[in-house]
Amino acid sequence: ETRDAVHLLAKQLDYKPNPTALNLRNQETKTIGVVIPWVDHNFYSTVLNGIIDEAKKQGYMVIILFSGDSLALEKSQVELLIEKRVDGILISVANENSDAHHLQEIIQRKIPLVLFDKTLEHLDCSKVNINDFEASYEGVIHLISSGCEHIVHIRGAQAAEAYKKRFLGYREALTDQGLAFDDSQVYTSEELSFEDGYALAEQALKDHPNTDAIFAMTDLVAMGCLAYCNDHNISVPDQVSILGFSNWFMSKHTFPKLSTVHQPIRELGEKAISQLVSEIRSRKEKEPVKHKAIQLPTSLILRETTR
Amino acid sequence: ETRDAVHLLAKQLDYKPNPTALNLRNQETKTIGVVIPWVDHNFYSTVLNGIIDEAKKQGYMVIILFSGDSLALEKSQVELLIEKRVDGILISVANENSDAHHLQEIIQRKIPLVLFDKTLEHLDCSKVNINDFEASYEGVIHLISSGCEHIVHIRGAQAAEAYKKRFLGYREALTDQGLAFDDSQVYTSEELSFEDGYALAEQALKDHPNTDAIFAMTDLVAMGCLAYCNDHNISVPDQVSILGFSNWFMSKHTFPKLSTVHQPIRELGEKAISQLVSEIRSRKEKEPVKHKAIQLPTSLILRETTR
DNA sequence: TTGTAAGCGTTATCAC
DNA sequence: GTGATAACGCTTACAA
Repeated sequence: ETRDAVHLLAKQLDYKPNPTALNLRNQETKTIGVVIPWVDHNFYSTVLNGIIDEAKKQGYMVIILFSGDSLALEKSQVELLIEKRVDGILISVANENSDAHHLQEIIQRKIPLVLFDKTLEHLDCSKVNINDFEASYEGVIHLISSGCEHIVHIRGAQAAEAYKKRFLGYREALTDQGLAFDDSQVYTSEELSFEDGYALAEQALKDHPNTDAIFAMTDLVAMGCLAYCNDHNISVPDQVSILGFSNWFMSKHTFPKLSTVHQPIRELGEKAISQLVSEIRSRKEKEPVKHKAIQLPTSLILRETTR
Repeated sequence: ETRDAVHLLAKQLDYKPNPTALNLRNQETKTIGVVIPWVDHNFYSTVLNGIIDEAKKQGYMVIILFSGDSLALEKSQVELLIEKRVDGILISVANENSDAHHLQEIIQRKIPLVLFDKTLEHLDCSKVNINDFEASYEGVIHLISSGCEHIVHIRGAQAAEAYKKRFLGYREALTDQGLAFDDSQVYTSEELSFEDGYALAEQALKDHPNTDAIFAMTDLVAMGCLAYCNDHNISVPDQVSILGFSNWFMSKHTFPKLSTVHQPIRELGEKAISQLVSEIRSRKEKEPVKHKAIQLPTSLILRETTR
């Protein structure tokens, strides 16, 4: 009875509880820590969109930190997040990532952890990504079925599992279709930049003049390849097909328009957050947390750089 | 003496103070709220880079929220930030912004507020941006001095002050150089997209066949214009010069390479944060806070789309 | 120099 | 159904 009176007055005074006090009381921060390699990179800023919106919807705010694809920085960022007592952590691991001590520590401290995009297979936590192997496999199968026989692959950093799986998909597609796999047809771009694509296309076409397709690990790299071909009167896709990866919004504006493997980027971020939040809730309720490995579907987008 | 013993033990046990308790005690959150229109937009993700890094350096974390360039959403995001008791707020105002009640409320509550990039002139708070008028003026002066006489301007949303000033710079450059200003040579792109650039270039070139230059309010729009010219065998820059704005990293990879007005984007974010943090500190020390209007220098980058 | 207690804003708990 | 109290983890002011 007095309660109602109080509630009424609270509303009249536009009372808003102090979240800091609440957090202290509830032993939580309502905060999720996110570590990504970069943000000024269309893939990650799109993912961020999904992350922030979904987190807001679930009542969490997000601290974003960058690893710059460096293991050392990733570690120190994780330290910081632990110190900040975030309720959960979301990471797209740095390319350099090899030892996972800092991630093991998160798990040991029972802080919910979800890996997304670039994950680590052996780690005991939830993962949200695409089926890198299959996405790559399908792309290469299309290249082969359209008549390409000498397919160069420009892969990303050696240490990253995702790029390795995409490479494996490429290799298996080749051998499955009875084409010889040749190690020298595989090039590595650490930066995944336009410049890398341009330079590597030049290199590849010199090393293997009979190249009739390039499968690049990023649309930006593919655009570099395309620019090289355009600059040197190499007809795309007649002489050389080019297939990108990720479906960046600019790829539909290239000349010719870039074919690519579409990833549901925003959804990747959303799913990662919702899985993480559900684990945070389970942990709070002392229910058992069940880790999931979620793989989102990809699709092949055939535009004008493939036959 | 015992103090030292305690400190030692603290280090041994790797003691980390609980930030939530600290915040409650100190009546602060060590958190800065940031509202930007979008993030999956190279300009803002680059700015974000500066914001996050600088905030981290200053010991603050950042909550990022999006307005989607909508006034209503911006308001609700500001509400949320106030409710969260952030220590300060950083905003690049939505294009739609006209009434500033929600911003006035921030000021009334004595929450430090800094506007950056897209600011509101009459508002009593610090601002960090570029000199939109001059940046634009200089660009157009160059166009004219290189021989252009019929310069089309593709501007951004009407309601945004920054775009208005750039338009004013364009107009003044024209009249200062004795060229007639013609309202019908000014087109508006709400989206500032590639598609808008393409369509508006087509429109402008049909409306004014003697057009010899296009000054577009974004590199992306300029790239749309360029694509239209390339598709229709309009030689750039011989027939039509194209000048962009912001110096997006892709603009050096177009064919021909895009000339543009460079903005120090990352620095914009850094300066905005450091100004905000200094105001937060002043306020905490009960010193008078002095608002600053900081304008970062721009520069003209002449590549291949201008003569 | 050292120790103690109050208070930051909540809520859950336990008497009444 | 109501009201007082303790506790979350920390800092600081004041007393010993």
